[in-house]
Amino acid sequence: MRIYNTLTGKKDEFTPIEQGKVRIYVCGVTVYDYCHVGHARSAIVFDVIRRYFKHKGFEVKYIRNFTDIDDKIIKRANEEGIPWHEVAKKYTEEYYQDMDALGVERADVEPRATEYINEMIEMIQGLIDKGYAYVVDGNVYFEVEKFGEYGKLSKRSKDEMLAGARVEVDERKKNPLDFALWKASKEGEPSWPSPWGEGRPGWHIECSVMSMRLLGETFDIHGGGADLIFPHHENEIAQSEAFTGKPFVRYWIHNGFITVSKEKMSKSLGNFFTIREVLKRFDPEVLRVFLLSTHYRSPIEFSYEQLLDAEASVDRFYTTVMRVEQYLKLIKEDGRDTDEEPLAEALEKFPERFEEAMDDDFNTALALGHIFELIKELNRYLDRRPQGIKAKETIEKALSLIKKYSAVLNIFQRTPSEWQISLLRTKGIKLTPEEIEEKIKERQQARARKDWQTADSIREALYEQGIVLEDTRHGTVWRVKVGEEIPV
RNA sequence: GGCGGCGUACCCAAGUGGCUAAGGGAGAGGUCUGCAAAACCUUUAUUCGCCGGUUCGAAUCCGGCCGCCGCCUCCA
Repeated sequence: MRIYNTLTGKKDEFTPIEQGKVRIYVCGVTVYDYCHVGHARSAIVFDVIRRYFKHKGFEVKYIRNFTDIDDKIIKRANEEGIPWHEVAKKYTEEYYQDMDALGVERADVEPRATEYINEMIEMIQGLIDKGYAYVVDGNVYFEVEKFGEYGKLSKRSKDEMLAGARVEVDERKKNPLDFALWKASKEGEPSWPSPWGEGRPGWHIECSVMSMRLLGETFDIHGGGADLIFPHHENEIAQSEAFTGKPFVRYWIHNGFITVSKEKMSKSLGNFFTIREVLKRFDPEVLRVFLLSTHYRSPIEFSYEQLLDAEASVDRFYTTVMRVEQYLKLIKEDGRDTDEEPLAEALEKFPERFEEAMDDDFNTALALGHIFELIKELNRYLDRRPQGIKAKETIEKALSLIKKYSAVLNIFQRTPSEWQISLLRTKGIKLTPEEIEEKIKERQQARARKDWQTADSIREALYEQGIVLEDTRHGTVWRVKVGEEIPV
């Protein structure tokens, strides 16, 4: 496996610290508001990375934290007039609701910053003792000048950063680049006792403490959004390596941004779409496929048009499954065997191709392409109306193989009817499956007496409401029209 | 200003030295169908922002230019 490592700036062959095991820490969210699509991307990307390691037989220990104390949470609490921990609790629950919907699995351990205050204080004290940190008025700062390798992750020198001159001015710091390990609290702010007075931890220290406590002083993979490279992850490296004297993390993985009109989706620009807002109009699987259709390090331009394309491609899968289900009902096991050569060959090559794609820095877009190639091959085979026990087995094998590998991406795991029922909801179609079936029966009777006019008008009426009928050899099936907005 | 990235068909997107430049969406024609739909077939980039160079050979490497974006401040 080759993984692009931000630290080395290239794809590195992955070798775990301990054979067969991989330890991963991913920066989660600060729970002060609803998550947007950018958060969804990060969560889904690392969810897939974790699933793929498991698929490869690794024993995975996966940690994702919650930042549940910070300035933004305090601000939010003041705005809403509720205690800060209520804010954290509320948005943690909302986070789970969104992530569960998106099929993002819970991490093995999900530590919260406030559960590790004592450990953070210990580490900060350690840094002071070792001469890497200093106290000013109840604040503790990390002294960047003391850590020679500062800048090795974000590839910049201390001088360049100072030349940037956009660093905040804080008189108390010895150097503008120094960052807070501990912040003295103001009157009325949440605080914890410490050797330096009442206060709260700085942001960066929590990830160092929790990751090292849970995974060891050196672990395999640390991930997060590309915007965390500097200063967050740079600072984590500085304080962690200064403290232990050992390398902190072997592989740094960062995902790219979601953009809207080419600009980064962000809270401050106000150009964000929340996950739940998107899920009102699209099935979660559509969002997942959309996000996995682009390599995780590339930017993705977000738009409803693109989601409609993704929706059509997901529909292509479930339509094929529906077709297979219909077909298998009537296949003759004792019929003469049909040559299954092209499909059998595709089935043979598929696992290897899929893994080759994923082994190359988790190329989900290519892996997804291979899945669709196999779907095409399966459809081709069905077009030839194969018969016989062998044909049946080949078809079943194709489907189970697609499902098995799609599970790594956690897509394509439902039944066609589950997908259709979900579409009824996201498209705002008022009809129930029962009502549609009723119409189909009615139309069947008209068709039986060759009353094409009546049959066609029923079909058109349903089409107007977003339902497409398909007359197959094995009966009539319905689907929700996808890929375009339903005119309301 | 410093550092980093991107520019592949109508849209999205994979491909980073050499088989026919994946795959999805959209369009056109065809097969199938009572008609449709789905599926399949054909078709839509002799060409990969532009200009040079290296090479037997480049979308892929090097140089320059143009355009876009990100980080340098909280940020997935």
